Amino acid sequence: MFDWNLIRSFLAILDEGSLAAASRKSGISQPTLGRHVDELEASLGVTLFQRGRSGMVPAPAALELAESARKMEQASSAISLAAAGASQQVGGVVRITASDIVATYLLPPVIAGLMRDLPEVEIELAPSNTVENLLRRDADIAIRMVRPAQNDLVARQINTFEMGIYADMAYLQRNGTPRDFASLGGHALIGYDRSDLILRGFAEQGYKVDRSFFRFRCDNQITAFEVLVAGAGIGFAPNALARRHANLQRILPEIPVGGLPMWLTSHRELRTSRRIRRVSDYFGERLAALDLQ
Amino acid sequence: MFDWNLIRSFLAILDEGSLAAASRKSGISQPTLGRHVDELEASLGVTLFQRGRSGMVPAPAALELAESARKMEQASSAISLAAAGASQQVGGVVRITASDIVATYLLPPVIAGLMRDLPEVEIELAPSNTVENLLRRDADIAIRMVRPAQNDLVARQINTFEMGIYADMAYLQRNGTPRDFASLGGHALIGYDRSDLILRGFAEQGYKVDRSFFRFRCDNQITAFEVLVAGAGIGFAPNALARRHANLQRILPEIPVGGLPMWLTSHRELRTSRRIRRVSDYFGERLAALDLQ
DNA sequence: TGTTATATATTCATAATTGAATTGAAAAGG
DNA sequence: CCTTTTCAATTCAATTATGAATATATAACA
Repeated sequence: MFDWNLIRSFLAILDEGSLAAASRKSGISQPTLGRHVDELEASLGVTLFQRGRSGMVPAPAALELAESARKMEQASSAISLAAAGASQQVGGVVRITASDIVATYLLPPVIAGLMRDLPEVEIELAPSNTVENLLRRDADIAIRMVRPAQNDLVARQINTFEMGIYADMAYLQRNGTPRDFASLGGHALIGYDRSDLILRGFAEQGYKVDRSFFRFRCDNQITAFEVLVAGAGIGFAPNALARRHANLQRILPEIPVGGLPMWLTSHRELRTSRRIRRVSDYFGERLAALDLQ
Repeated sequence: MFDWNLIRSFLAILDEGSLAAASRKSGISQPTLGRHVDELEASLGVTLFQRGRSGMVPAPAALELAESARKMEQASSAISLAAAGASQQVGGVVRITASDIVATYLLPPVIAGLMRDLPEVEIELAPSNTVENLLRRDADIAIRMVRPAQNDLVARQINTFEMGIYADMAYLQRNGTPRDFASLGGHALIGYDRSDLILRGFAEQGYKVDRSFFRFRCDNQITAFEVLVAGAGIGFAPNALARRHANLQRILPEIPVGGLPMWLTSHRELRTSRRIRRVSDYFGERLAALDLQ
């Protein structure tokens, strides 16, 4: 019988393609990962990887084993989830993920209140625009702009971000204020690169535009917002945020940009955990009370 | 994330009901198993067992986790199987299980030949009358008297044990030789205790008898046979075995005791393994050639 | 009410595992 | 063609996990 932990290393290497990359991701050192593969190969009597100049190339046997290995990983996640659900301790860690905009501009006061009101819990906040996998327990609670499609997740919409089109006043004085949608074309438009958050909003309102609509594109939404604040051009921002900056002026308020829903999501199993329930309820309450018009 | 190996200890303790019993079965020491439970409980934030005066009583949470834990174990077995099947090495271990009668009286010369003809392989022989689980890879090859019912197993009947009724000559001189089935009643009959191997044979031939039919019952079939050889009474034995003892005399040859099929079984996945294939073929060939009439 | 057997917990010396630092080797970039 | 980067492999000191032996507690039984 082989050491079950070796399977985790095996999967990390398989997914990342090299010991070095797997090491960075898994937190296990590269020499150890290398030894793990050696040991697993010896235990199973099979060659798993071809050690190449550019990483670890999976051998056929590795691909055959991968399926069962992933089943092991899934079962392990299920254990984690069930255990977390069964735990009635109030003290402990709760891991939250949220888009970086929400995490940076909206959550801090909520977290400050939570640190005061629930002194037993520890909070891990993972600002991230890639949707973390709640099924794999990458996080306990997610605050997202999209309704989660996965099964076994419970989600409720707690608020709606109303968005608007904004620009720095000085920019508008220099370049003029657009009067309609068509006249936006000649302006320095600020948007996201890979995220289709804004594009989707437009599409819902009947305006067909693509990525190249924006002259400045950035995947970090915080940076994009700060670029807008700095007066680089015309951009899209939640009204609640834009309101905080006196130099930002709303333009074309008659063009509906669409609101973004705010979903509070967690795994069904975790609803039985007192700790996670408390934190989840706290966030739900405080975020619902925010004025995001 | 918790240490996956702890799950194996958890399952062993859950199945055995105590650290001591789990230690005996798993080969991990009792202190280590105790520490494993402590560590798993700490990692998961859940109480798994109530440490009692009479063993480890599973807490509710333990039963909730058990299901996923078993899925992990199954996936681990699947990895083992797939790896063994993918291995093309001829050298290595092959684990064989057989009923103790077969293991003791029939296999030794076959194994002697195999040790000579395939010097690269190591053999583990597990004489056992409980059917080992080939799906869990408790053994690679099984030689059994019953056709395996489980799916994913490949089996072929390689021979048939013809059975007869025997007694020591001196016993027959003292007590007389039975002339028909009915007159067996007054004799010291030797049979098995929990195994219904003989009873089933009788039932197939239309004779309805139960356990109490035998005055001496023993679960070790080798011991039972040696008791028969020692002249304790009348018993049932494979002809091929009885023939070796000059003092044993066959009686009532007209009563059909029925033959026992001999099945050579292995997991489907393992048929792609060169090593196991070779050993399996070797056994098949040599055992089929035996005269068991 | 001792005695025995069978549990889990503790102690401590030993064995196994780990990662920081380093080496070596090959590909990518200028 | 040289430099830089990016791999995997190796070395070694420090940590961590392990089991033999032992202690401790409790149920079963005479």
